[in-house]
Amino acid sequence: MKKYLEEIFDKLKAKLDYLQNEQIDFTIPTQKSFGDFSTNVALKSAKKASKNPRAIAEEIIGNLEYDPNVIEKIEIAGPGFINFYFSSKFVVRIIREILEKKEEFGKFNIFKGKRALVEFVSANPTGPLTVGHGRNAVIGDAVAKLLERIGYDVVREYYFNDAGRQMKVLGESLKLRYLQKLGREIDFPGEYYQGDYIVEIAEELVKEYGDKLVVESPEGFFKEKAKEVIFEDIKKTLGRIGIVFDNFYNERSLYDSGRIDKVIAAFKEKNLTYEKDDALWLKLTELGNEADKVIIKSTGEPTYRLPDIAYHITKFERGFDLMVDLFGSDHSATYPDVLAAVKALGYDVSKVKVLIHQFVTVMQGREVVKMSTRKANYITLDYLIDEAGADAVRYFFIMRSMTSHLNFDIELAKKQTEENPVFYLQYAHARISSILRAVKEEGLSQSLDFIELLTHPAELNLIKKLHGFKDEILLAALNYEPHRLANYLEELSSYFHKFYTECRIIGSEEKLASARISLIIAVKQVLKIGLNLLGINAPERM
RNA sequence: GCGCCAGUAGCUCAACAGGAUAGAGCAACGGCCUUCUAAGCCGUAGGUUAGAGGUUCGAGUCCUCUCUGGCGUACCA
Repeated sequence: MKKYLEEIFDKLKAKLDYLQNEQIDFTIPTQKSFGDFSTNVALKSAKKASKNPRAIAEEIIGNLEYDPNVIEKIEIAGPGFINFYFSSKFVVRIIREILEKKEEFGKFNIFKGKRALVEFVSANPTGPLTVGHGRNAVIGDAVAKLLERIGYDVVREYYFNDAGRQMKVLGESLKLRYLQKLGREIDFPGEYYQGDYIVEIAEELVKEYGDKLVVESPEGFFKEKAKEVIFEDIKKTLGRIGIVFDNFYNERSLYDSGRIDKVIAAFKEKNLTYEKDDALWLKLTELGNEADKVIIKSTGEPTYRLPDIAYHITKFERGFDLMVDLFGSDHSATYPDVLAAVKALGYDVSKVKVLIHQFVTVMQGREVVKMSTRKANYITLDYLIDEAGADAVRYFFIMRSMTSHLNFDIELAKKQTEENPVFYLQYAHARISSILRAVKEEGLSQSLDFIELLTHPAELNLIKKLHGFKDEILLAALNYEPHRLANYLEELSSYFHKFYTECRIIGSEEKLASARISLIIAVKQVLKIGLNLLGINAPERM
């Protein structure tokens, strides 16, 4: 529908010069009495044409060439909106398109041949993934899927650091727990990792090796062992919600390959560094940022900024056309430094898109649960999946815009297995499947020959909603807003459920029934594509 | 102090590059199952979009200020 309007307005632009450079938007009005589509172009160009908006609207309509079989009625309303009413005969054609394209419906080639890297989760392997990581993981994966849908070849990457101080403490924590399990008296410092998972790893070690490991160093064997076990655990958790990474990028490889040194050399060559207090500083103020920052400490160790910069450069070197970083809001202050530095080294940072999602506040009833991996005070993603199920967890994190804070009530999560809106969507899909089974038993079949018989308001509303799918995919993908798709699917389901209560298939006249079967197959197809893009199952039965 | 994100119904959140009477779900109340799945549908109630100014034909959306919350502001990652 929208495409048709764009076409006829393109032709119109040649006739009316004040429309020449005007961006013409078509929106779906909030009220049905304002038509199927509406444009405010007459209001917008009123000044330029120095006429009143309603007069412009009339002139536009007078000059507009359109097929009356497609557009039934055009009205001027309010201060100068132009409202378009489409004929049901035209609207209904979308069903044919969906049935022909099947899974390909709502797929775009816009970025065909382009490569995108989506970096997300990137939690260091110091403990199990928490609810906060869950939001990151689910949004990141959905963004990746949407980018694939508009043509990108996407690589999902997980960046981690197993060389920092956190990891050192982890190794020491594990060794102490190990000694403790052997019956030694130990003092377990409060700043060490308190989590039970470390005790469990220690138990395994005692079982497997007895006391042979007492000679091993915390930074060697114990750290490696902890990392290995925890990473397996993280991958397993991600797998439960359908997330598989193409690549795990180890920060340490940046040192081994000499990239860190190369970056330092490059900065020095451009005279972007200076030494102060035995540390090496990067002149970020010269690059337009707030303050200079240390990149190599007086101890000789780099700060996290340096490897981050080197890492981003590898993304460029690997030839990606789009690089998406997804961080929690705690990283909001660090990326401007990294981007400024990367830019200074000559890279086009407009290819980097940094997405910041707000935190998940976990509530235990009315109490806020403060989360800390080290203090072992956290709700794990696994626990959430156990309680609510993978589909509900994914949907819960996707359905809200990432710029909003998210309150997650653990007590509610259990109830939500019954009340979660994800079931509303899945139910629509399962219901259609069920109808199709019943239809088969009745010997009824699908046909596109009579779709013009679909004129019931419930049918037309549903069909018009199908028209919006492609736009929704584009909008969700280009703006990195998977929650839009979730909202769309809820609306589509709602229209389907209404159709279900008002229009029957079995028992209807045969031609009408065949048209309605085509309609629900189309709806099922769109639901399935949409749910899959969100990483949610589309069940045949519930 | 400064920077980023937010504040919308009792609760959790939507609202497409500013559009017409701000929408869902949950919770509350009242209806609808001899007929394709009641995890559904229909109805009632619920709002000065934190507050105050401003920009314009038109503001939840843009600008300024104030208030409240989250996250930062390290030679921690």
